[in-house]
Amino acid sequence: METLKIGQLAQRGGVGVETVRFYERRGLLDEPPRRDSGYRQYPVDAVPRLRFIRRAKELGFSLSEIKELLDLRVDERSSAADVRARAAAKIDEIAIKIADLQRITRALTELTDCCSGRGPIGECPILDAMEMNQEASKGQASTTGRSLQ
Amino acid sequence: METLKIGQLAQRGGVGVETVRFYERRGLLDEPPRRDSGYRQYPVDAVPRLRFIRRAKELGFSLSEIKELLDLRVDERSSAADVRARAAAKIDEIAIKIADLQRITRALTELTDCCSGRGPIGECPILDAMEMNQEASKGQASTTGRSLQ
DNA sequence: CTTGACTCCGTAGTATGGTACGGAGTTTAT
DNA sequence: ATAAACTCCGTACCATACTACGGAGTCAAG
Repeated sequence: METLKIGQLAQRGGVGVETVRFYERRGLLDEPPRRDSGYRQYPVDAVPRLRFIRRAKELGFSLSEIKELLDLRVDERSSAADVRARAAAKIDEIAIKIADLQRITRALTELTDCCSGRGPIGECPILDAMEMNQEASKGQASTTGRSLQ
Repeated sequence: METLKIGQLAQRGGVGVETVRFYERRGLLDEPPRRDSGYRQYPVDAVPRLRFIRRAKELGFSLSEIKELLDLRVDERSSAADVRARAAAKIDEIAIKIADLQRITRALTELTDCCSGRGPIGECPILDAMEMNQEASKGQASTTGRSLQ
């Protein structure tokens, strides 16, 4: 079997048929060739693309961010230098995500240690184990931007 | 200054005032004491809690997952063993997130290398650098669960 | 050659996570 | 003591990302 019908693609990608059509409308999946009947005929490498979309979503990327990731390629509209720069920016962003996830893991580990009898008894909340006290507030927080009393 | 008004909390937490009230309704922030006027009076440690919520969201956790993380504590409803088990489950889940983010980073790195002149010219898409070809489809993919032709 | 499962398309509805509005009352700087 | 800026609350609206529906056509197994 060389091509897939939409239901087969959806199943292999772990999403619903409607979701595949939705991703196509949003430009995340290319419009595939059609049979005479109008049925979509997907190449098998649509499967890893679909899986990538699903997983990236679970990792906190929006569909438009995922589209940016998938569109990272050299073509008439983007030079190699441009692609390198955009990829480097994504790499930095992901490094920060990983660091924060590791901080949460550390906090959870401290939490389990403290709840194992070692350490102080009582609340043991995850926030005590994390240091969320740095980071100046970025951007204007209030919706209107007025000053604060 | 010992307590914060809602606008001050919102600004330090990097969110809007309406968002703070929204998180309160959803149980992510405790209802604070009020002045006689009805104004909310937040303790300063509401700030790290709010920042944690914001960042966890950016890391792909839903508000209900974040609530679960924040609720990890020993009290009358959950034993230490229960908390340990739930924390361990979260740690595992996060480890997988980190691994997948690292795979994306590797793919992006390969992409930049390939676009730097070394490596083949042409498409260089991120998917070529990732191996999204494992992972059996989990759960029923089609919305109705019918079989596939 | 029927029949059940699949696909087509457009449109409408849902869940999540906010964001805005409006009219009233409060606070605080001047 | 006035006025700007804040806060109150309920309700309504918004964007994102699906998810469902319905009626018609297609496919493939028996």
